[in-house]
Amino acid sequence: MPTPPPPMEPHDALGYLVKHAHLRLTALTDAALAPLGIDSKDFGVLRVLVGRAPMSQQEAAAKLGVDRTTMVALIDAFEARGAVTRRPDPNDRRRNAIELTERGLALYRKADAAYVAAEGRFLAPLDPAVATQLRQALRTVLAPPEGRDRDER
Amino acid sequence: MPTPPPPMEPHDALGYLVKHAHLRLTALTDAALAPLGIDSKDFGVLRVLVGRAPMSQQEAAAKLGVDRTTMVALIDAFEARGAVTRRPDPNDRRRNAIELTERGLALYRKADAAYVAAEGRFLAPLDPAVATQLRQALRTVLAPPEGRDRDER
DNA sequence: TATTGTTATACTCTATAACTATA
DNA sequence: TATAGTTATAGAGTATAACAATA
Repeated sequence: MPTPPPPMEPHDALGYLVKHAHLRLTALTDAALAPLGIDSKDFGVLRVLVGRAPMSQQEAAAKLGVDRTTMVALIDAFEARGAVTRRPDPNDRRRNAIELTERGLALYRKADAAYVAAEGRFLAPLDPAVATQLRQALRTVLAPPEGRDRDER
Repeated sequence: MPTPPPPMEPHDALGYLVKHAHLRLTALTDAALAPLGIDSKDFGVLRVLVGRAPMSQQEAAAKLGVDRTTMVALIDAFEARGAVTRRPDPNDRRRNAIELTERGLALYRKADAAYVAAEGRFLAPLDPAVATQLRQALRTVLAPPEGRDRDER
């Protein structure tokens, strides 16, 4: 007669831990960014654009891992508030060259401060060294397998 | 004149790391469980029920962090394949007492093996000690704040 | 009056398909 | 013929609202 398995706490599953870490962190950063009129997804867009030469919407979408059709509305919102400019790329007029404005850069700076503070609250229960290890472990797990091409998906 | 910020890799953001860790892990575990006819969300249900006394759908839903209306379809599927029984709780006939069958337990055992193997592939790039630290760090971050009630949300 | 399970509905998010303009 | 951006549509997933049975 096989021994019945002991009760498994759902919280033991790595999937549960990672999922709820994501939910918690998103809730924290969304709340921190809300006063600026953006959420954590929008912040990702700013992050991709800041300090870089103008790029096409599709390039930005690839860096974010979203579809190009999803990118349209994201840029729409930033363009409407004067944080991003869209203009046809002179070298290939099918493309939009999107670029952060001064206003967009100022928004990024405020957003970054709010985002970093929210990250800090999320990581507060951990020793700083452990927090660093956590970040590094996630980077390692997500890094492209060694010995193969580094192509983006 | 303020120094322009350097380009930020989106991959530096903790939110990016956690989100994509979740996506990667879910893809791995879903693929590993697919031959059994379940996905990682279904596996969570099995995990909650295994080795425990019969509980109401609402209790199970609370443990999983999903709505009670979402629970209905999850249990429907398991009941249809004879993995879970639903019967009115004699003490409170508003409730369904849901319980794993022998068949459900056998399914859980196979699913657990597949799930653990998928977790292992996810964590493969890490030293075993680092993998343990990662799990522990996530537990710590998600643990209820000390000195307060441990109520579920 | 409140609670459990259920159903129907709505909402969010994102991708797919189709169109346009360029190449 | 292929590609970038756009729009409309559809799908997955999950929550909210309303209802029946029970407490």
